[in-house]
Amino acid sequence: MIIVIMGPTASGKSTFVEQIHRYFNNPLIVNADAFQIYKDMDIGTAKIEKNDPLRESYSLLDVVSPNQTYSSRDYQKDFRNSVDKAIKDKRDVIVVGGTGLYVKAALYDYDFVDKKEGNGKSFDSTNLSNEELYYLLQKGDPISASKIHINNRKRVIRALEILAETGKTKSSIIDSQNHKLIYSDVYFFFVNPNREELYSKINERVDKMFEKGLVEEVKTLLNKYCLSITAKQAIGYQEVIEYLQGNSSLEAAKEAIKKRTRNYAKRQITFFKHQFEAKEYTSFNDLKIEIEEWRNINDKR
RNA sequence: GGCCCGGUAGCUCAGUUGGUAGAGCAAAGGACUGAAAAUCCUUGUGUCGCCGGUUCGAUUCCGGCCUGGGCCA
Repeated sequence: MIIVIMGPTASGKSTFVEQIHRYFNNPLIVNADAFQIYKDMDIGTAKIEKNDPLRESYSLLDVVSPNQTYSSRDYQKDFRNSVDKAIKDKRDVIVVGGTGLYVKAALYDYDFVDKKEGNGKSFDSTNLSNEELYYLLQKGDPISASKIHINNRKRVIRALEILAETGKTKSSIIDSQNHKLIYSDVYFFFVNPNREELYSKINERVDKMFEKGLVEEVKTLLNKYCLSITAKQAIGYQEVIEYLQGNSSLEAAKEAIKKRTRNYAKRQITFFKHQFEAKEYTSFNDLKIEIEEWRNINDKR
């Protein structure tokens, strides 16, 4: 059985998992957070403490070094390796994390076609304007073009890359999928808390991160690594780097982190709400009660 | 007490040579298949500080008042 716990940052997912993991059979807890993947990024990603006994049950924490890039494709592979083994061992799986795309790519039949399968050509987008890129996409993959906004440069480029690397259109690759779960016995739960409460929790949590030594963590991180393009996007790290470089005050950095985290939480909520058929709860307490009832019923059988 | 500059959307500010206003940020909603803590889209009526005057019509001009800041006494 795979249960997936979804909710925006700072909604209390980790605490919740701590409370319910014992209702399951020696569960493997699988991290689904794109930034807890990185080593040495602990405070800013709100990773479970190193000395927490539950940490042993976790997988997909600290799998890459911050100077490496990581993507949904990598996550899909790592997730499936880890989960397939747990299933073989007859363990339950609890997936927790805020990165909706990672969860989707891992659980559904998303197909990331490898470069090698095509002609392996790469696509060079430098010096091309959004309009020029979009024009190319309209020629090469009109269906994808109709779904991607001209200003969404990243997406337009990716669709063009797929075309160049694989010789297939992004739309045809998506069409060839069933859009079904590749695992059975999967249960999705989504907690969508009161917005104001969530936002004040976020603000509190950011202050706590600084108390715990976020600035120190970033300093050692910078000494140790040259952050990869993916790792350096992390909320909290970017802003502290700005502060350390003297481009902003500590207070401004804090406020920027709070703001960006709130913006992020909102995007997470729309993703979870629309991309999964998950049962929605307003609090983890409600969900906990439901899971307790559900587990009792199963145990009696 | 005198002089000067402000008071416009939750915040920072544009603007209207008099015909009741608009950006950025915030906020809300949405998209999402190899950067996803990323990227992108949509949504702006607010006694234009208050009270009078001039005017067909004032947020815009005039007078007074309140209020923030600065300078001079």
